[in-house]
Amino acid sequence: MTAVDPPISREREEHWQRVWDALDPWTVPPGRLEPGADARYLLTMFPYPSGDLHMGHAEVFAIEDALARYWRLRGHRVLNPIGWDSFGLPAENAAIARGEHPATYTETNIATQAASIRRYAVSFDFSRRLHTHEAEYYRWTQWLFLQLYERGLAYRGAGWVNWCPQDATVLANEQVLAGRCERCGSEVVRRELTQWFVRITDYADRLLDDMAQLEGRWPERILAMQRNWIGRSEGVQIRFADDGGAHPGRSAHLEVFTTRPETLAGVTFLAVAPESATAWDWCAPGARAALAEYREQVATRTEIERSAVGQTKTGVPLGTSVRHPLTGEPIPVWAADYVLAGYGTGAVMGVPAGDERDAAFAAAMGIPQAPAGLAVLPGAEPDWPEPDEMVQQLLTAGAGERARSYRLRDWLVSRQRFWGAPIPMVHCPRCGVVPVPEADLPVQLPDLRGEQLVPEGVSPLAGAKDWLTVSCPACGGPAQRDTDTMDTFVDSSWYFLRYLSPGRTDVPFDPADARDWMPADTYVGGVEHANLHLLYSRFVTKVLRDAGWLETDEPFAALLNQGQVINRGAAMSKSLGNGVDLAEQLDTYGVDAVRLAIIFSGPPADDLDWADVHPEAMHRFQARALRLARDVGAAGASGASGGFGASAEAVEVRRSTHRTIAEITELMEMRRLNVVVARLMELVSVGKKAIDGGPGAGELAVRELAEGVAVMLSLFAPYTAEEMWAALGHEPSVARARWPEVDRALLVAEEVEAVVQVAGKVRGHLRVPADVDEQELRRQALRLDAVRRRLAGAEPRRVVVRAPHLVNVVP
RNA sequence: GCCCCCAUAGCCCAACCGGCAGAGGCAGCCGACUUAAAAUCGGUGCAGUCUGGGUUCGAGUCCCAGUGGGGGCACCA
Repeated sequence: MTAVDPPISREREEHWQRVWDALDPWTVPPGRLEPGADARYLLTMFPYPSGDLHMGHAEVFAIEDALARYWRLRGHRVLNPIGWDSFGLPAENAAIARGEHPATYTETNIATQAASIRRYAVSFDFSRRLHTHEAEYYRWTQWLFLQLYERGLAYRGAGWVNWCPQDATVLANEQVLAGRCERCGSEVVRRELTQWFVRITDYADRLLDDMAQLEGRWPERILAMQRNWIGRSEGVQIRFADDGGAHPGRSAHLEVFTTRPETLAGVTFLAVAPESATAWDWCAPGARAALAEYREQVATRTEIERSAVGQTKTGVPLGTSVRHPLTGEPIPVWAADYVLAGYGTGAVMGVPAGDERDAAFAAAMGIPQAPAGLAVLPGAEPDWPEPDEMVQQLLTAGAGERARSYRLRDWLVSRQRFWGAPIPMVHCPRCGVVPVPEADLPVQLPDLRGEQLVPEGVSPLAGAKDWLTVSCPACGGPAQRDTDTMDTFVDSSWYFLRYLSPGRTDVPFDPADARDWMPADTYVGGVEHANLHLLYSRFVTKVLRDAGWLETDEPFAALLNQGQVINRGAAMSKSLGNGVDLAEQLDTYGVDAVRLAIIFSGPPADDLDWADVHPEAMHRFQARALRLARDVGAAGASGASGGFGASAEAVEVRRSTHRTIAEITELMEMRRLNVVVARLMELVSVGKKAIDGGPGAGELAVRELAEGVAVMLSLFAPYTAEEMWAALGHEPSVARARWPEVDRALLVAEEVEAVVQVAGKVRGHLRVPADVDEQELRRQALRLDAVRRRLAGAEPRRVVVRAPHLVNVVP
């Protein structure tokens, strides 16, 4: 164990934390923005309070803090708030295991994380912090639910839902990954339940089309993921008329959705989802027993089994038929479990000649592969008509119209667990479902703990008898509260708005505050929420806009996804034993070394393998930077009297400084943080050489360099930067300094090196004035021996001149 | 099956609008300091850019095809 002391000791870190606490440079007081303020809203995905901060947090916070500090130094008014996404299952499960209230676990962890964030020196505005588990917050989450309800966007629906047996609750589609619960990995089963849904599908087109605004400002892959998730397809809805006699209760038509209307001539059967009401309606009395049995058989299969591609197709005939809309031919109707109840109309036209799945089903059921008269060659598609022609025919025949279908489903928001915001609804035997009046919010959670929280298929809230019983807001009679709580993704779908108006008890947020700050300029966070939090937040923003609360369509103008932190090629996990503990790293190397190493290891969006992160290497850099500042500080500001030295060396130092400032500014705008650190390393080396063998530490140009380093380094290594700033004789804090100005005159070199190529290959170099004209450069290039030798007296066919950098002679 | 992203030195990564392939770091090697080692300091090499075509005076960069890797969606009609 050769623990090396970090350049910044624990004691010095604590010293600076006290200084920052006292100076409070990061708080933006609530209320109107001062006129003329150039506002920037930097948002970071708020943490879930599980234990202490981990490596993932270390990365996001290092990235987001660099941006926050950069913007502040550039003179922006920066809102950079922090809070906790503090409802959720881990706290509830811990509470059951320990016989406690979930708030105990939650609040302990929040305190731990807040202390770690302070040590990690993230420049958050803590004055606006929020916690989604507190009644003063979830009151407004409930308000949001009522807004959705009033606008007809929240509804109670019966249907087959995803149920996680491990977590004992239903899940939204977005929370099911390959048939498993995204949280615990259990295999999800289907249950038929009545639940609260939110009509996100009403916004499918806007969610899709508004992505045009995000193009180029959000990572392309997130946009692609959302596009896939929404899954819009353009097609036609076709009506097939009933072919039988009178069927009581059955509609006269069976509708299907297809993206390939041109294949209509190849239809040999229609198939409907077995569990749908349509299947029952279209089932002949004699086939009902078979359908009922088939339905039971289907219900026993898990999601994973059912959704597997390429399995043997099953189904039962329903004993009824429809007529082909153009030919009038009879077509039998089947129930088949490869047809999904929730997509399109829950019914498809079976075209074995045009669709592999239909072909497999037809083969399994002994249905003809093609109608009589349709020529089908093996291995080739029939000669279908033009899709548009077919659509015209259908429109003319009144048998169909253009339609869109979506993969996106409504958002299931009920959860049968305790640690969430209660759904603010009352069930009255006389009035039915009645919303809790806004004035009665919040509907507070009852005080349950320990075993009272053990899930038994219904929410633990159902066991809180006193809490449960309430008088109906409409008729005053005895009624019961809704016992479910909301999906925690509802909590996080609007928290970025609450930050804007902290402490307000009359509104969730002030629309005037939202005008000041929304949309967030940059949102920093992980990719894992692409189809969850990010989609829900976009949706809620649009709803609140429609309701008059917001003026923006989109909540996050730009999105910066940091990569995952992995170790030796694999995700850090207990079972692999490759976890790296953040607190240990901080103790061993110091905060700045860890932050620098993380930033330096690669582009923010790339996955970060801890095997490639070298905090110890940053010590050398930090030590050099500190020495630079101390040498300059000790030498005093001799230049204060005489200005910058006129020596060529001093001018070169200034050129380096200003070139670097210009370059780093540009790199910061492009979020190329890793390259910024590399440039700072170079500049420190220039400074060191200037002190050791150049104009010396007393030269004002060297001081200028050292001060520039201190300010720019503060984005990544705030402690080291403060030490430098102090050594240079400044009052704290460097956080209050200004971003260094670039002297453009110093960017223009007097002389540059021009490359001379012959046939595209470098054959010589020339030192020329930076403003050399093309003719002169061409003349000099052609005089070079290396060029004349290769031309061998012949006239060049062509000479390309790009003054002052390049000449290419083509023989 | 459909869609998106990526590929530069042993490793992590640079290379502005197409213009000398190399800034920074890790590891390696050599040297200084040391009784010795660690730490520290100084120095140093290494690839022609995944493959094959194309455009161009000139391609890591643009275009086409492919390979490899990562990711999303998927019995979605």
